[in-house]
Amino acid sequence: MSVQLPVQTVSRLCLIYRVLLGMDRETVLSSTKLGKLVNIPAHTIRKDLSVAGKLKSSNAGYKAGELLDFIKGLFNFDTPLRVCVAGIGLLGSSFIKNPVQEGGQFIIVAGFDTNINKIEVMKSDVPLFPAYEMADKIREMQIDLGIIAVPAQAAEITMQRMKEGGIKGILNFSPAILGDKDIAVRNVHFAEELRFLTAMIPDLEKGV
Amino acid sequence: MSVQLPVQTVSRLCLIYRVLLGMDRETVLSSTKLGKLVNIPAHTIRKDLSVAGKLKSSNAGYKAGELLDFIKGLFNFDTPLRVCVAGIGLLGSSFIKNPVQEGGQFIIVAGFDTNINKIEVMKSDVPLFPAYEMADKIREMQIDLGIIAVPAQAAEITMQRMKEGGIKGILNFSPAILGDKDIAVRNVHFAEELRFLTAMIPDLEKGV
DNA sequence: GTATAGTTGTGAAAAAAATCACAACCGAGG
DNA sequence: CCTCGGTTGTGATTTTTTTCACAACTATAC
Repeated sequence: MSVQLPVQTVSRLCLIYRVLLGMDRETVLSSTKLGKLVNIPAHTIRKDLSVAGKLKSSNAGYKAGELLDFIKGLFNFDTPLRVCVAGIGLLGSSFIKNPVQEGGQFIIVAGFDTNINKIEVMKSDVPLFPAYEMADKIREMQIDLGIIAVPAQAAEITMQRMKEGGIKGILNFSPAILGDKDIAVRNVHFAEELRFLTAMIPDLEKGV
Repeated sequence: MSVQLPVQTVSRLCLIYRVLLGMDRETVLSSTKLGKLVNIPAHTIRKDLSVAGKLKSSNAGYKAGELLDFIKGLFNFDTPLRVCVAGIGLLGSSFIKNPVQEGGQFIIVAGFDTNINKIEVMKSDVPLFPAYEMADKIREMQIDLGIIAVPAQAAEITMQRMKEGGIKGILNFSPAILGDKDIAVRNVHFAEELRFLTAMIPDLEKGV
């Protein structure tokens, strides 16, 4: 943690963490085998682990469990985080209905929406609140992360409310592009993923 | 197109494209103003446009419409692409029900699912087919891109079927990690986005 | 015990990307 | 026509990231 890791390295370690989660702890993996699972060259994996300060282990492959624990410790993935969702539309409610498992790392503890009707009608295990209570509830419930799933025009104010409540990070699914110097923000946009994909295809002679 | 642009540049240009889409064509933007909209330093934007081979324009800002057309031409964003969705679950059906607009660049033309019942019951403007017809239909309908929204264990076979049908790119929302040397594949995983976000937050003293 | 096949960890080299710095340009105002 | 504030485009520089190459190590088999 203390040493600031390259962004790409962090991203790759997260990917590795994911495959390790769904794997028997006793499995032994060489950097080559692991590389094939995650589509990363073996030497890149070794380098990443090296700069991340990996413990001096045996020179005969990584045990899945140990590697998992190493990454877990590196990023404090063992302490569960409270997450809230702003915007109870199609996408937002999917997070509430199908909460991410991931070993209990993330716990959805609240939902918000400006539409009071929606809040009252929708049945959910997760408590739902009107949007104007957002900052208070976030502070009160000590929520760490926010998922924004509101329309573009409401994105900015939603972020402000979350910041006001003292949130630490935001995952933004709205079409608006958010950013902030104080907290970590990540924008995800489906159509843009498609577009990026398209742009990366080398010889696409577009039909239709 | 012909010159292979840096990946990051492509990604940034897509982001810029997105904000330009939702903007009056006549608006004039300096690199500084544009930079603020997308959270990218002004000199990076200028450099990106430079390496992308931007036309020699006036030295007094970019006109939104012209810049849009430039990027559009660069990546052939003007020719619409046919897209199919595999897996008609919560996420998959959301793509079918709320098709991405984006200036008609992407047209959802088919959905697939192994569950024949689901196909028959669900009402949709987009034709739905059983999964085993995937390769044939993709070829027949000249589908360019595929969205995978199936469970992890079905992801690999789905990709194979899509490849068999001659698809050019895949956006994978399943928890499996896909990759291929022949076609472009992009993996998107919500929990991992959250995890990455967490890992990037510098001083998160995790509570709970 | 010694060879063997396979593996890691990492300094050094190479490649890629971001940043800087500035000449050249534009348009408006007098 | 000249100046001034603001802007672009890009070569040069710096920083970051990836890739390479190999010494050192492990486990196993004979």
